[in-house]
Amino acid sequence: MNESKDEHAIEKMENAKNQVISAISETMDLYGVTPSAGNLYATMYFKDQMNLDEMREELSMSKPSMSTSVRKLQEIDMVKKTFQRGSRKHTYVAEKDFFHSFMSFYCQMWDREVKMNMEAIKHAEVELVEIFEDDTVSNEIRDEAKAHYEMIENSKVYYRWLERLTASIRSEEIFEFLPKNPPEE
Amino acid sequence: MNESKDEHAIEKMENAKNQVISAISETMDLYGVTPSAGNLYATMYFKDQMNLDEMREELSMSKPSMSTSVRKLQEIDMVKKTFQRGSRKHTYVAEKDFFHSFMSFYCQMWDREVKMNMEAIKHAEVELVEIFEDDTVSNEIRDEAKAHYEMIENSKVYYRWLERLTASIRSEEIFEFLPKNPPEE
DNA sequence: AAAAACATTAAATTTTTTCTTAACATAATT
DNA sequence: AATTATGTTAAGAAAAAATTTAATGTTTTT
Repeated sequence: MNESKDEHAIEKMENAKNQVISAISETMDLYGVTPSAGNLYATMYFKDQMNLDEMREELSMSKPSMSTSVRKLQEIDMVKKTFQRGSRKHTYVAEKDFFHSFMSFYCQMWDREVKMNMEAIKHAEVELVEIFEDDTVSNEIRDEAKAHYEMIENSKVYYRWLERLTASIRSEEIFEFLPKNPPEE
Repeated sequence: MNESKDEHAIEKMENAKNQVISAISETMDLYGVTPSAGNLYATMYFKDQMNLDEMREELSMSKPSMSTSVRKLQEIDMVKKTFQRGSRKHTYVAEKDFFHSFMSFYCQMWDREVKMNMEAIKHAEVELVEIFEDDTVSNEIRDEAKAHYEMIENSKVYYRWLERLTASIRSEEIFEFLPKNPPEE
């Protein structure tokens, strides 16, 4: 057959893939991963599965690097280990559904944000109340404590909202409001 | 008056503030800022305004550090410059409405993600179509090109959704679906 | 217009992070 | 059970990022 045509087509296809790989890779900083982990994910996106040696080969990096990158990607649910019988190498697949990645990444992060801040606010509020309810403390200090109390109390509105946002993403309720495929005009 | 009581109250208030400052600071990595910028924001959150020298003093860091941190925070709209007449020092205020910070940060980021990836996909698709519509190319290669085309074409569903999510946050439409204050049970 | 007050840029240093090589641990095959 | 293939941890090297000091630029005041 026409091998030279094929070679040309392969090169062109590589080029096309590389454009997408670069774009994914460059925007993966949003997900808090290193450029090399971003690059690895984007590379895996075009394969059905890869093992550590193939990754090392493809990105020309060391195996421990691949091992740590792939672990990081597993933590944010963007890569899954697949049990592949026959070979004793571990194989991994990239999550190809971006909705899934979006959900698991942001839910995880926002949960942490809510939990951490709500906890701190709860403790701080106890102390602030004690100050502004204490008659022996000067009015100036008491007013300041009161002002701080009100500010952090008010911020709870945001954290509670973020909590509900997370829940509606997890339950996929959000797609009722904002469907994956928008209705026709 | 009772100064010793006041001293104690001040210390207690500092302690309360510090808990909240630490929590904000620790979760600010989500916003892609360095720990010191996170710390600066959290500190400013409890003040109505600060100038560079006050920041330097408070965090015991150099002025150029404060200058770069504050610039980074301005970029993501979490700090605003205020024109303060009388003093020739520039003064800055922290955005205290977390909804506002959420909106401007994520909209900015998601816009970038959508734009970058949609652009790359558009270009890649042109090349992939050329391959799989070319009869002189072997079926194996053409099928692969077709498969890749379909995968990236399908990912556009996600990017368009993300675009609509961003728009509904900007327009505040999202609060119709998910009110800031939830309705009573 | 000169001097002073401030902010920013540049260069150099320190710290942190990432990456690699080498050693180790684990599990599978013979 | 010994050997081999594979993955991970540890330690050291390289690269990147953050921070500081020093220099420069810019604006305001006198």
